[in-house]
Amino acid sequence: MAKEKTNQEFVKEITPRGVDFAQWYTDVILKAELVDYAPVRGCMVMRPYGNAIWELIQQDMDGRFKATGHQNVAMPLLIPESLLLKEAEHVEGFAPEVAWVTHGGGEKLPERLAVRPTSETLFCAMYAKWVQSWRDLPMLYNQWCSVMRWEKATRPFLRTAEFWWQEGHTVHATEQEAQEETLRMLHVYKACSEEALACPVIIGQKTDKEKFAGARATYGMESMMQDGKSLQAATSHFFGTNFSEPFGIQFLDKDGVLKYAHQTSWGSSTRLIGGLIMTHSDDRGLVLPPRVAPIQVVALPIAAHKPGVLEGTAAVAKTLSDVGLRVHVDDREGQSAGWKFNEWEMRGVPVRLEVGPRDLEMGQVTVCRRDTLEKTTLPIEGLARSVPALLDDIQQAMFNKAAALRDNHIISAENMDALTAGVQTGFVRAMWCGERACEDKVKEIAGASSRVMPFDQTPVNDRCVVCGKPAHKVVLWAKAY
RNA sequence: CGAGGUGUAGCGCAGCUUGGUAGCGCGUUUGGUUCGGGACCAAAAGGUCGCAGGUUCAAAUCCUGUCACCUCGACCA
Repeated sequence: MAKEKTNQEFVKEITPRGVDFAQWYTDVILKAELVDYAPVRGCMVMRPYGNAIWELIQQDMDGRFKATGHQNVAMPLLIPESLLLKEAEHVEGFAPEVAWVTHGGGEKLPERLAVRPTSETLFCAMYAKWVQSWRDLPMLYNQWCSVMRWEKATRPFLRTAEFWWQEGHTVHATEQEAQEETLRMLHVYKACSEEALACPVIIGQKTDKEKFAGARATYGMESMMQDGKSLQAATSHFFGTNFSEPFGIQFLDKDGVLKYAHQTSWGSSTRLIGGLIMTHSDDRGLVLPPRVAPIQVVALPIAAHKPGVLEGTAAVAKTLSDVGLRVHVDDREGQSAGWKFNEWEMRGVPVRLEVGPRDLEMGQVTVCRRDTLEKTTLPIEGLARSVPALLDDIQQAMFNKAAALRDNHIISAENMDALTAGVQTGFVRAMWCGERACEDKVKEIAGASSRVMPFDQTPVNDRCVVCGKPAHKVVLWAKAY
């Protein structure tokens, strides 16, 4: 009886997704010890497990940046106010949420310093010095850092006052090159999201309303969450000469003419982890795709006091770590096997191996995969091949499941009623005439925003879903985080 | 920033209406028995009741203010 009560209590520890998605999300993050709240308002602390996920995402993405010719730099945290003011639209967009440093060394500063909300202006100030000739171009830099935006309402990973991200900033000789770079990096984000995070995305161009402050064009990547809301997972911006003109980034071209450079910037943040959680996780807690799981395999000795069990578990673990897997042996004595099963499920470890006396006798291990919770056995002989294969299978299955989720949450709409109904549960494809007024109307009536104009522009019909005038743009609408 | 809610031990909560010197469960520590889906027994440690004022002989409890967090909206990655 006592045991049953304890089980019921356990089940209540994580709020079921269907009951209260927001509370479930917070529960999962705190229970899995990804982050904790910080003493500073709106800020989060990344704990070792959460930070390890971020490191794996960074590794994957940074490899892709390097492979496309980018180099990392480190810019200062602070931006002089005068610098931030140089591009009018940019200032207007960010000024309301900038934190200012006004004092240093006990004295009031002659000029306020902004804690960077993004570093376009810093990069531009430096590019103005560094770019002289067409031979200097392209200049392809990126930095991993944190930025601060004084947000009013915050949620771990999705929106915090300070967040960790990467921001790429590039300079090119021609408009075409810069446009190509903008799209190239959008596709790098898509590949990283789909291949490493197993999160399928829809990419496309943002409408002017949703465009980055100071950009000529913004492209975005949207991901569907289990509650039917969309998450903007990364953005890539084409600036043209919008920044190079006020900042004086000019170069002497091959034809001897002094020209303004064309620029891009692109960013993705720890918000990706929020998307990862809301895409894959379930009522038992986190579900991590193997590629970004800090622990890919947890090995549990069962009845560890019996002779040979600990040794057998260690041998299995070594076999797997020898082939490059991230393995953890949980040989803590205080907790029962059942307790550990639940613990590691809550933390989303993709594969659990149970090594008990019965298993060892039969030359096998018991295997439980986190995504389906299926329990089977595998012969110890050959684990070095069978477990990596299982991890690959889990990675693929998680992507397929998420893709099915996305496909089940996307409809086409020809009128406002259908659109309004559709955005309650997911994406809606609908035609748009291009007028800002119609976009605002969708927000007002349906409570949804335009996410992207997807690259797949297969038309729904030829009339704007709002005003009925001729329309040729397909827009993906959704409620968004 | 608008509307609602919550702050009492590491975590989850009771106590507040009707003031009287703080309790329960889990966890933690120690010892023993257990060990294949959140084990059991025994002993122990742990709290200026979010913070600041006020009323009172006396405040977790009543009054005023303030801060933080959560949910739903408006704004943003």
